[in-house]
Amino acid sequence: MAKTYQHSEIESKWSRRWEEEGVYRSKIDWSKPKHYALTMLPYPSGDLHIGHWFAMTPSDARARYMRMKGYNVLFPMGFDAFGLPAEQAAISRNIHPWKWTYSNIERMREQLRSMGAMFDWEREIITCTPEYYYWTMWFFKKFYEHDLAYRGMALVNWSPTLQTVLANEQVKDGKDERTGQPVIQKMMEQWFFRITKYADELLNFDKLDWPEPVKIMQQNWIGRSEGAKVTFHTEAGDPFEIFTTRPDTLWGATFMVLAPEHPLVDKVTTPEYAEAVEAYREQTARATEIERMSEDREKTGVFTGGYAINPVNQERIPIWIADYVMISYGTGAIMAVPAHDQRDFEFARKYGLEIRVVIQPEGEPLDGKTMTSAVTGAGVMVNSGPFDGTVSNDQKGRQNPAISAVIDWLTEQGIGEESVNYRLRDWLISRQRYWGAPIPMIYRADGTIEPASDDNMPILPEDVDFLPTGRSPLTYHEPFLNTVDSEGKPARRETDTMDTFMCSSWYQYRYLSPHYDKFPFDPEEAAYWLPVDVYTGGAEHATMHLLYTRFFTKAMRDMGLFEEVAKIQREHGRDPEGLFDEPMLLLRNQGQVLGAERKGDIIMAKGRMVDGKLYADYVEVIPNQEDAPSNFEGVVGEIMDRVENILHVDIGASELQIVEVENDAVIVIPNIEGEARVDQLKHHLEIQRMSKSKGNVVNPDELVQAYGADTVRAYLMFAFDWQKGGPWDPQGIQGIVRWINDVWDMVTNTTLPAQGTPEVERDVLRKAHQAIKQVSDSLERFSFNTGVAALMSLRNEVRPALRENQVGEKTWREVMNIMLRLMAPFTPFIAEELWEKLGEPFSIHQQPWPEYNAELAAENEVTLVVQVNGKVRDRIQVPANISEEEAKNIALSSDTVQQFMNGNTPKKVIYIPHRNMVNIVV
RNA sequence: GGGGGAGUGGCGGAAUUGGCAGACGCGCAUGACUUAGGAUCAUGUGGAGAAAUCCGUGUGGGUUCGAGUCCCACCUUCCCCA
Repeated sequence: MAKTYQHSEIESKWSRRWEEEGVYRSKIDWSKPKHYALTMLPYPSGDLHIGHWFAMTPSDARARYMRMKGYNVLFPMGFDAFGLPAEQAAISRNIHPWKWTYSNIERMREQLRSMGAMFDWEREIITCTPEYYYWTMWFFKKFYEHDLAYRGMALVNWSPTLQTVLANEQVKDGKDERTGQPVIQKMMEQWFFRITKYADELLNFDKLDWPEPVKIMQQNWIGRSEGAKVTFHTEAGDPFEIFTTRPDTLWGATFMVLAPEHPLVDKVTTPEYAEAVEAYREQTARATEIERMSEDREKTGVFTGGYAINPVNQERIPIWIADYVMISYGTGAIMAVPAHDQRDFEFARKYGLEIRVVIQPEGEPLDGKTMTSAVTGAGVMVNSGPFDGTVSNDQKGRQNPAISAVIDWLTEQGIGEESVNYRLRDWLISRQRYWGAPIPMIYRADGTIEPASDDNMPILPEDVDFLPTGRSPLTYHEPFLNTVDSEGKPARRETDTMDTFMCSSWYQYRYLSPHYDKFPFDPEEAAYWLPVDVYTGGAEHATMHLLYTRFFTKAMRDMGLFEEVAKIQREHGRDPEGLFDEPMLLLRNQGQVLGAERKGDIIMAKGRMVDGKLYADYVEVIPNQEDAPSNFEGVVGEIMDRVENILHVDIGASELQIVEVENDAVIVIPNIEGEARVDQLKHHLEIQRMSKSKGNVVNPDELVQAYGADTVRAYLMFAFDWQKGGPWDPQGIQGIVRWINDVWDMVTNTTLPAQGTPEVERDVLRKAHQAIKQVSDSLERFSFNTGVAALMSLRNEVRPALRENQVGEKTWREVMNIMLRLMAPFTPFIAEELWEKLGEPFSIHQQPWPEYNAELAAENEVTLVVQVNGKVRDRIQVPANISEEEAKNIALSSDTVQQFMNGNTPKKVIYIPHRNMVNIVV
């Protein structure tokens, strides 16, 4: 009897062999087509999560498939290693970020290796190494040289007590999450990247095979709107610009609103209103931008005492300030047309400002005094001087004749012009942190700024003190702070570091040559591998990361960084035209694995009832609600929640029964040895994200130990729609265990007859070829679950045939050979082991993908489905090559069909050949 | 509030362009083997019905010879943005 399947033995054996023989090294080979498969790199948080397995192993399976299909595949892995958690560990646990990060990486690298993925570890990158972040800084300087990086003002979360800037995720309800100290919004000088310069190009997705929702999200994020810029003047004559998408409503502007931070506020505010304005500005500083933009928040504002002149009709209208106008959006000033804008309408109603109708819809005439909400639809312009009677449809921009006409007129009059505005703002990259790539800029004594020279690029100092002040240690590290400028004069370094999205914006290029020291990437490697063919990762990166990396690539292209690459490509006869417009051609998002649902314990509890609350002195866990004695006096039901010794029990009423378990109560839990405690009572767990606090985390290491990596991989690919994810079901893995054992059995434990049964052998071979097609299709389409299903189906056909001794050695060998190669992408270890047992040469992962033979896969008999009026009435076995005429005749002559036709003559007979179906219409 | 998904057996999920709904698996049921079964094997498994048959893809309408799939309205739910 052959040895049974021993996963741990096999997995360590082949991991070693693959490593030794360099099976997964990817080297340039211009004679082969290339395939660059990339999956998002993890943050080294310390432990590999089941979610990482879910994201990476299917991507690996597809990369392996492409390799067997004859592509030269690059599938690298690395770590996105800068970021806040490392710094927080440093402060709270006194571990240096380097140390914390590196020990996490070492641990995770081992866990990643256990996956059996075809990562080329010689190409590993770690973004927090100087070898990597030198180039991140280098990119910053390039951007600066090309005027894509600049210094500007931005609102930041400022903690007055700590004298430091906080990240958005550190602020909760306007307070510092950790200290509870108030946080205010403050304008500060920060570094920006000019991503808005590329706004229009980023809206073009022509070259991209990306999920539609991602493209839509990016579109909304960029938020292009067409309209006009119009110059207003204050009464005193100071000009200020506003942007509007509705210039056709200019005559309906009854007041102006400035952002509280607008520079003109001080000038227009009259002494009488100065105090109120100042108070309001202080109040605004306490609200975050997200709160301010919330639409269901009540609009507030104050009058400045100042007036503006409407350039279209010379009307004098009041200037207000309100926090719903953002200084960073548009020009920080708006004209308010309450009749035709909902936010302005609410504001006007609240403060008793005039509402004037200038677009009159058909039907009911509007009256500003009685309207209950703004009217934004189509209508005819009224009260609009020369434009009265012009039709405004509900189109945007130039599509709308009224808007178009007004824009032309504004241009003529010299008071405005056509303009496009974006919701997208420039990318703020400054972070007041230690654990990031330093911004390589130097502040000179004369007040000017210059980039650090290549040999003076800052390296993060290690000998820093992490004080719980919240300030970056760089700000008080003298040796880092003090440097010299290009003329050798004393100067000061920038102490801010870069947003970690910087690191991940170009990592796909560093994988090409992680140790190359003349350029961010080796042009020879880039010429062959670029661009990324397939990118997989979480949908949560739809906007930020994916927009930034697209911007980066376009900027790199325009800065000429791919010129050398293009030259090499031409030498190899590859046309570089358009190859560097986008970083990743095809994108697919995986879903999320959620925690399993768990039923709470059913309990019966008794004690004394006080004010509807039960103080229990006895609690017993019972298998079912019905198992409680019918005369039981107390509470019976499922525990839905438990906080300390308070239970929330579902007793079938509309509200949950509160049960407080007394300290000395008797607790009976069957299955638990010794004395039971209240915290051993299990409460109901809903399907939700895994988290340590909920106790529903699935640990991949334990699963691998119990079942083997192959089984875990296959189960993750089988049990979910990969692009959707879903709740983890601990029971379902049995199906994979059985399948793998059966496969093992089919290869190793078979005594074969001298002669097989020809028909059965034909069937088995047919099934194998059908599987080739199904598995190939499923991998092409990222539909991994159907691929595994096809392999199981093959097992279902082959295994009984083998057990009944109906398959001879030749066919057995042929079918096993196909089956193992089809399994190789999904379960690389066992496929390799059994491949060896079949006596085939190392390695299965370097074998060609099995070739599909349509003739062998074809059935000779098929089921003809006969419908009458669209309902299935009969199924008839017919030869597969039946003609349309024959099929129709057979269908019409069926007794059952005749019965349902009720003696009527058919009106129409429809034949669908590829579905083997006839529909008779009577 | 805006945008985007998703609703299919007890459960996870299948179903090219509209063409046999429920592949594959879990679970469950019955039986076999067995000292035992959380192993294995066999059979069954959407609902109702003895059966013929009827009903079934969130709800209501529509288009079509034919709708899980397309169109309209609605409900529920998840995600993103605000």
